[in-house]
Amino acid sequence: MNEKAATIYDIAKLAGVNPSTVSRALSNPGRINAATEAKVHAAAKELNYRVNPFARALPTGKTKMIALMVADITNPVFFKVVRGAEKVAAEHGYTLVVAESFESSKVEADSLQRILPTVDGVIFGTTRLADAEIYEANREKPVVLINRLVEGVADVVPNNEPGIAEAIAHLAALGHKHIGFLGGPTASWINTDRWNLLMKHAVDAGMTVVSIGPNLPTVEGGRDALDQVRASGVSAIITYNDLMGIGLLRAATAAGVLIPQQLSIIGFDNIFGSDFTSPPLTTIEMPLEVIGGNAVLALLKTFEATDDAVPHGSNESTSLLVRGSTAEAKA
Amino acid sequence: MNEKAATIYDIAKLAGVNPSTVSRALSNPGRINAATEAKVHAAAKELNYRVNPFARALPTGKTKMIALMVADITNPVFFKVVRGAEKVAAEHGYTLVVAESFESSKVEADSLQRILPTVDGVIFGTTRLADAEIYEANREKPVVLINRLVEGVADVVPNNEPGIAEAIAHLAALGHKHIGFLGGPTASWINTDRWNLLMKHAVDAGMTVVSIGPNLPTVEGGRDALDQVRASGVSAIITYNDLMGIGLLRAATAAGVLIPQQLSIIGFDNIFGSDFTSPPLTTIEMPLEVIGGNAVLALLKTFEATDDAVPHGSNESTSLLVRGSTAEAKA
DNA sequence: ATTTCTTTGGCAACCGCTTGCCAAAAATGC
DNA sequence: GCATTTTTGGCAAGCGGTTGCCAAAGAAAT
Repeated sequence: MNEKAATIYDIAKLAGVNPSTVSRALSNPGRINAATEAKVHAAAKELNYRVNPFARALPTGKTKMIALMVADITNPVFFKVVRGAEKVAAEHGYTLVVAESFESSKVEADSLQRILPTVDGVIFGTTRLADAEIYEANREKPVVLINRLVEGVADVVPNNEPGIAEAIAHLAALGHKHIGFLGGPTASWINTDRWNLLMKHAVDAGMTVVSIGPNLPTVEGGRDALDQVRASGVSAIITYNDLMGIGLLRAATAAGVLIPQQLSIIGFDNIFGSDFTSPPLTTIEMPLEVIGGNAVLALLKTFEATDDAVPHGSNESTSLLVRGSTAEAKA
Repeated sequence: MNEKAATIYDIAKLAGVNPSTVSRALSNPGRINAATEAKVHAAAKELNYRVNPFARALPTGKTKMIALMVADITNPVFFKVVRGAEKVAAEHGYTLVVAESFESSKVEADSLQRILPTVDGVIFGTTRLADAEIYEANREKPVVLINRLVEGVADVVPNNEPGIAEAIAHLAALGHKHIGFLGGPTASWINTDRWNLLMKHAVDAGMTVVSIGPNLPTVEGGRDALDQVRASGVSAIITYNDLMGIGLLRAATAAGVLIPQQLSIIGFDNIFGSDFTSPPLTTIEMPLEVIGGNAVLALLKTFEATDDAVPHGSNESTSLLVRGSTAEAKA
């Protein structure tokens, strides 16, 4: 291994021009004579030349890399985001670096410090960082937040409303009158958003709605909520996310509660595996991949922005995906 | 944003020493006087200094970055690998860059070209590349292969045997006499390994065993195999991976075949969601996270290796995870 | 044909850090 | 107390690009 790579000096020699000409031919098309440019390109091809990104990054300060921080890469909610981001980044010639914070703000802060100097900007998929820390990072390199709002920092947040409206309409059509929301992390902006929207639409539809929890946004959190859900007397429940929905569904089935005959369940996100359950989970689908891609797009936009305007809320729409965990309310 | 970062020159000025002294104090502890070193560190801290990895990478050629290529990042098999790799990489001060090939060798080759110059080495999680291409890449930068063998290239491959032995013993204990293996990609080394091992142990246990497929290593691939599986007359089947196992299980249930009463199913990998099914899938667990971590370790080892010896087969062990999809063979 | 404007490509400085080489200073030996 | 060895830190040359500046050459204008 380790064949030393060709440099622009090698090309220059081969093509019989100055290294600066090579540089321009390669990274500034049109700046020099077309014939010379072609000659340089030919030499570059012959030498199998590839720019050294670091050498380029030094004077320009641009690394063509973007960081994406997530709390837990094994959380199925994130990997679609990662994929969307990776795809768009690659399309634009950027390399995506994903860092995992393992749900720890300490680890996250450390990773951030390590990675920040190497990238042109960072996307926080889910962050445990305080507003101040995010704000601080944003002073150094452009930042885009997913599902979170911090003053003066760009963000992309999906529009939960269409999906929730559909879900309520679906439930109303099935005759449900009293429903519940199984909440996730109270500090989460999106949890609050979902709950507020749910309340509004449920009330508009003439239903009563109660908030249950909050519980951990995991399968366990959903499982542990079963007793509360049963106690509440609701005939249908919308969970903060699919993980909780799945946990609740499985716990209910194990306890002999028939799903969906005795209890309708709607999750959120349409994660991988949410259709593996029996019955498959009805869920409000989030365009996770699009969100990831749009976060990259938002970041790219800030790169070329001359002013300090930050892009906000790309409003990706959500929609209801009806599967098997919802049915008519029992009389 | 964009506060210009402090450089070693700033530190040098503040500490009243030469930049080279700063450099040594920071990256070559012990090389200079302890008192001076402390002074430099203090100045660095005061200026909130962070090395510019690119500037460092230029003269040294070391970037402290590792690439991990996977075919499909949303495949649950991979993200545990990614996590394991990320974790170990971070522990050793390395940054992990994950690139997705979207199952295309063209995309993969392009990504590789783009990323290769920026990293110290690359791990191929799953690769569509030909042996020759891998060998070529390995000449340029150290390469570690997961679940694949290429002459002269380092690899980490798990030991499928313990898990398979357990699975066969389990099935034998349940009275199964005639079992099947639902195969995945025939070109895959691990598919062949699993099948060979399965054959050996089944025969040793006095069973007959047939290979069914090969099918796509997906939920759909498993689903589509139902007819073949039923036609084969086996009472138990081991699938190439969990995805296929899940697809088969769901298709069977939908077709009125009782699982596990009429057909026992064992998957491979223990992916996220493999316990969401009814019944939850019995599976042969792969230490995916460990494998990812070991791949990084293997790579780090080649970094410091003076000779050209390449580490091989770390032999992470597998084991059977009995859940609900296996039962006594029907009489 | 002369002047002016473009185009083209070379020169050299610089990006921030590392490191071989060397000399001054300090430590050690006799 | 002097010679020798070891420590310590400065100098300067890169690493591989980019880019402002400038001069030569060609094109356009008068």
